Amino acid sequence: MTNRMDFTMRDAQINQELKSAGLKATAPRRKILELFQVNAESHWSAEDVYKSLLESGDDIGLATVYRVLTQFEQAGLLSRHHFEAGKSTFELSGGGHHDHFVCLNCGHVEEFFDQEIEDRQNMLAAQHGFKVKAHALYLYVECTREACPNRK
Amino acid sequence: MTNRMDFTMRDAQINQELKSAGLKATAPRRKILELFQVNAESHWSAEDVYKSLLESGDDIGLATVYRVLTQFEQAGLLSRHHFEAGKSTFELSGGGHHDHFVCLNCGHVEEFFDQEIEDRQNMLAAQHGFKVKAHALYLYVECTREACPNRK
DNA sequence: GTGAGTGCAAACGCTTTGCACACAC
DNA sequence: GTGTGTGCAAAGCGTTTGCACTCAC
Repeated sequence: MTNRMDFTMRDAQINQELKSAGLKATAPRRKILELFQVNAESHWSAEDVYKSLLESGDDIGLATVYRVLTQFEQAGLLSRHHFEAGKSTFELSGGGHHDHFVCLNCGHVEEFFDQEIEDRQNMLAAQHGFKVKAHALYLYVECTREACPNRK
Repeated sequence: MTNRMDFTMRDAQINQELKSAGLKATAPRRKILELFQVNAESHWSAEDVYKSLLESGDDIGLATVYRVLTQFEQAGLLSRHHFEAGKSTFELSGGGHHDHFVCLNCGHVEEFFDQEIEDRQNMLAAQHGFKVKAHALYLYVECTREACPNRK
């Protein structure tokens, strides 16, 4: 009963978040948003999301995943990244702006933020007569996680 | 005669550069390398290179352009960038490391370098136990060039 | 009920690859 | 001559789109 209660409450809350974002509360949208919320800090590609939902027994089309991810990005719920060429990766955009370390060997992503780099970027842009509208900073490293195939 | 002489000398020099890079000196490679050298500071996609060579009357296949660009990148002659999703852009890698301003409206690319940002990146990576193997920093701006469709 | 959302399959843009031919060394 | 390089067409991959059906409101 507690479980059922919990589920209902989370479900209702997610519905509310979708509506606040100006989106109709449909099953695919609810499932995808929940996936990102349950696995906070995670970075998923469209394919990752699709496979994960399939494994959960949810019957969602890949095209819908792409559509929903794009909508979520436009609604500000998710941010899109391009860690690897030719592939988008998404993360919950709740935690404010940050940059990323990306492991060249296993793809592991770690976040960081440095105000000094941010300030310096804006300062340099101003020097060139620009205003920074967006920016991407990826530091490619070799990580030291247990799971990393190139662990030192 | 002077022109012919100039051409021959440049041609010979480019041949030499190709061989130094460990590549056989073939016509497509010569033409592509020359294109980048003549238009230094330029950023080209594979398609750009292909079209430019076609317009010059050179008969080169698109597949060859892709192959040669990749070889040049591996040989260190060119660097590859991903300013836009799903598309590679190349530039002569002669001028040492630098970062880029990219105009969101017209795609214009401008280069910059800041030692302080470089140092800070390495310092932050070290703090996290990483060593930076490569990095990408793109500052997306709205430029003020004559040609820019969104010029202010 | 009505318009927005969905699944499927086909199309898309960029890039890579298989193959027969051509050329650099 | 030999093996690498090339052009062409076909295939690959991530992503988008057209269409008929379905669902949220």
